[in-house]
Amino acid sequence: MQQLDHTFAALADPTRRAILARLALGEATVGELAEPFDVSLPAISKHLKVLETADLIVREKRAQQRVCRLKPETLKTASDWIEQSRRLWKERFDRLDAYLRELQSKENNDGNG
Amino acid sequence: MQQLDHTFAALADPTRRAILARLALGEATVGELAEPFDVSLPAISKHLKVLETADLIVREKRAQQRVCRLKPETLKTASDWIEQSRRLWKERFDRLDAYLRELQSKENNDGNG
DNA sequence: AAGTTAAATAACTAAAGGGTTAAATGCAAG
DNA sequence: CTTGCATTTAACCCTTTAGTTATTTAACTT
Repeated sequence: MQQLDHTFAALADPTRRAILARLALGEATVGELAEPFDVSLPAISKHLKVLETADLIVREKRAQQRVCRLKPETLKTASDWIEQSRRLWKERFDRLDAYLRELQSKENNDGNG
Repeated sequence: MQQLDHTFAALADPTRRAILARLALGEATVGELAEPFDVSLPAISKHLKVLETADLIVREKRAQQRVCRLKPETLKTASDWIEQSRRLWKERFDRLDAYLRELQSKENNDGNG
């Protein structure tokens, strides 16, 4: 899924994750988002474009400002992908575990002691 | 967290996600992992190094092969980061919702009808 | 209309990422 | 001890990315 490429790539940058963490607390303008960072405003603008392309945020005009908001659905898609892998792994692990226990109990009944 | 940089960057590539999905079903050698893909073996080897650096897999020597295994704990760290953002957003949204409902009911009691 | 503020775009640079082929390593087996 | 197999490393190419400064766009303010 190409959507996931964009989502995870966007999440791979610490500045962008910090922006998302800030937006999780509520909407903010570009200027407000840029304030804590020691980079130029165009740099932040680029990060926001990456986040927007990844569908992680939306930007809305309000007077001469742009207000940014989180899009949690896309975060969910990413999280779901990860959880799916973890689930498969867990299932496989549980099966292996059950199999090993079965072997063990058979050995105990085969007069191995 | 720099760990998350590596984790999400590793997850941003479709080939690497496919490798992880394969490994979620059980361990595999480099050759087995490479087989479904239309790229050279060194390319796969690089992808595996990225996954290993990100702590998403471990590689273990077995005769002249390298067996790869998923490390689900790291997947969990990534998933947790995402879920934390979603949780904050949801809480904030619920608060906002409650506030709007309260406003609404006050209006109704102020002889607005 | 002119000025001011908020943000985006342009043009550029340096570093990183993903791919390639060719050569090197590590181990097993004849 | 040499041949073969599985994998990694080296050296390279090309594209993308993250940052910069300078310029432009858009909308409010006077």
